[in-house]
Amino acid sequence: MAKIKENKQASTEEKIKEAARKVFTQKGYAATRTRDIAEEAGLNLALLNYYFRSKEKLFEMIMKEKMQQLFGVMTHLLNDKATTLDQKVEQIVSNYIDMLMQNPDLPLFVLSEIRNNTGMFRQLQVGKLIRNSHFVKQLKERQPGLQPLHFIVSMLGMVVFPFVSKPVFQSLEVLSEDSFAEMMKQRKVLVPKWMKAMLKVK
Amino acid sequence: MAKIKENKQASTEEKIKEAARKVFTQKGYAATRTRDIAEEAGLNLALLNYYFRSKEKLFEMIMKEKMQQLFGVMTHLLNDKATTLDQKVEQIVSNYIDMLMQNPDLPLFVLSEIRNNTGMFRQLQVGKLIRNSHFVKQLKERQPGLQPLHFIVSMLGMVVFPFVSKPVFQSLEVLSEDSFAEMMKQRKVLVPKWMKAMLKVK
DNA sequence: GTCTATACAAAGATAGAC
DNA sequence: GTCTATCTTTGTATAGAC
Repeated sequence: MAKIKENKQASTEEKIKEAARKVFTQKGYAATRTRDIAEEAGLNLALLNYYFRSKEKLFEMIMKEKMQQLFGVMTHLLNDKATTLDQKVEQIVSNYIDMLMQNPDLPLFVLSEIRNNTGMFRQLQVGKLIRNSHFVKQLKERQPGLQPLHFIVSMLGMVVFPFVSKPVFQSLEVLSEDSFAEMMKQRKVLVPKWMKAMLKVK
Repeated sequence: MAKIKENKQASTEEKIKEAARKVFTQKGYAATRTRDIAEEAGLNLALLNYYFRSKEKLFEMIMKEKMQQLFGVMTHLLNDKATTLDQKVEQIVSNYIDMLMQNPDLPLFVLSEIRNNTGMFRQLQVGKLIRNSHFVKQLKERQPGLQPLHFIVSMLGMVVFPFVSKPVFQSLEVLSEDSFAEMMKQRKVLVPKWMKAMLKVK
């Protein structure tokens, strides 16, 4: 599915979007100035309002993209009838870590922005999708005593929390950039093993 | 250590600080307007600058308080020579959950603000404190093959991530306020068990 | 110490030339 | 489509009366 027009240099519109992605995810909506975005794009401030009506409209567009990115990783895996529970966990963990290594600011960005604007998620039907998923069904079979949400939150926490807390551990000087990458690589193997062990508890 | 003056109504200075705590932790520095704080305190805007020199100074004061609160929970427990590793985990998990139930916005607040201002943590000597702790020593003895940081990040993730991701799960309509409280109560018991099981893996 | 009114600065949006 | 210059709004800080 290649683009029809594939210019060497991105279009102005795309330059703005790319700059907006970077600045918004790094600093958050409120701390971002439209001037930052224009500068990052190497363009004039007026062009932002020419292509997108306002800061808010531009933000909403980026936000939708980012939420899609964050949930898209797992939604189709959840309903794969062909895989076992353990295989699903392996795939979700591995895919998430790969994606987040490419987008380390993504989780904190989405989590912070949702705080002030809870309505933003309503449109996505992810909630129903999770509740009715094959994954949740398999979970209930394996461990009837455990609330599926406990397991899901734990699994995602194992994967996402390192990215969210990275700045803290780095400034505490207990973690370098390299050792973080190494750690996340190890987690691809460790987390699924841990989750298996957890399901046997009690 | 009771205060000498304990007036029925808080002093103006304390009213401002209390309002600032609330608004800053809910919305973050950039999204907070000094007018919000004044209004929340039921006071005039000019008083903020009378008692604290600027928005930034007021923020720094609150931020120091909040970081103290976040780390204070565990620092003394880490070096308790009288407790076993398992007991330390139980205590840290339990204390953290209790404290965070009272301050649910705290983690996301600190994590977001640190992102833009990494230097803020340098002053705290928490890094060294962790590395040299009795807790880490016990961890290394129990499971020489496992990086202590893996364990610490996992443990904190199990406890903190639910608070950070709560707004998401709530807007996905898979979690109510009541069931969240119930879930965290269960986690006081579950997380230590899980951590024990994880230490046996591999 | 507390308030009202206002100055000043920063940031978003737009007009109009090219 | 892109730019410079400018208007407008919003938010922080201060002056000065009480």
